[in-house]
Amino acid sequence: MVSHTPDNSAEIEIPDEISGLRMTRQRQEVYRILQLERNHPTANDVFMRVKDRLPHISLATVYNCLEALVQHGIIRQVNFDRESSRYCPNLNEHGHFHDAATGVIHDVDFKPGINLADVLNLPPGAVIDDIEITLRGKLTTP
Amino acid sequence: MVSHTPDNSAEIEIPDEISGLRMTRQRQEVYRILQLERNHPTANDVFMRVKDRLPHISLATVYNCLEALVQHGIIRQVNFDRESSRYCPNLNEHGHFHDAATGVIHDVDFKPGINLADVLNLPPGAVIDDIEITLRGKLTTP
DNA sequence: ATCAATAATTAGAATAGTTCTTGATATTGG
DNA sequence: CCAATATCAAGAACTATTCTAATTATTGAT
Repeated sequence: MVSHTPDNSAEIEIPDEISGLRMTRQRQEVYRILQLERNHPTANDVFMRVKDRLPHISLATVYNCLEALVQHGIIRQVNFDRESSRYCPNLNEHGHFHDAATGVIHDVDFKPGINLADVLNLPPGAVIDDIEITLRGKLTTP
Repeated sequence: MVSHTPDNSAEIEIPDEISGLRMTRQRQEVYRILQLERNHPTANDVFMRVKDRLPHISLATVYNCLEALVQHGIIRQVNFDRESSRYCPNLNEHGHFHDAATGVIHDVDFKPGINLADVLNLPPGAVIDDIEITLRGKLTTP
């Protein structure tokens, strides 16, 4: 059924402004790709995908848009080692599991009621602004 | 007192081989810097420091040595965002706290008896090979 | 609506960290 | 001692990203 419905996913509505950021056409399209493409694309992935709708967009603009979106807390930038940055519209605090076999990156949520200070020996007086958890491993499907 | 004692810290003994890796002169010196310089230096930091004892060493060799040491599990490579890689001789499983004010990176140990699966909703069948935890924040000294 | 001021976009050049290439040098095992 | 192998050095090459400068779009005031 689902596979027979025409792809109107492109018709996601994006407002003219999100948390103080003017959503220009380019920013809208970049953001929309991220909403559709949930597999943590790189700037270049987004670039190639967004060209379908904005053939004249430049890679620099994609970088600019992504940075603006990150800056305004609309998306998150995710780094694995020194690979290309990836981008993610999931704003819930979460980590990432990197499946070595497939390269697929899965979001990993925290269990409710977990406090980092319960788990880690933080330096005294440390105030945490940002947490980044990356797991690497294999997904054994038993 | 300490400041008056001559710096014989350079006399750390490093064996000819560590976990199957032949410890050449260059690798020894690179490794020794990491043991002394516990502040997570970059390849370039190591390069500048190691030149005191090996004036002819090249940056490429420092990279080669660091890679060999990482590959053999003798040191760890640590990445923050897309900054230069940093290197760390602490092999205990640990995370890093990045003090935004000073730029200093502190090792953060896990509290004993903590199981990641208790804290995170891992994808079913996930087998973890490697964990990376990076915290960013400020160190308020009360 | 018009126009100036500001912001965004584009294309390509520049940058920085790292890796690669090639030839020289050192080390090991036979 | 010699051949095979590993390591090192110097600089070129590579890649992701940022910067620059010129163009285009948008906004707000008149």
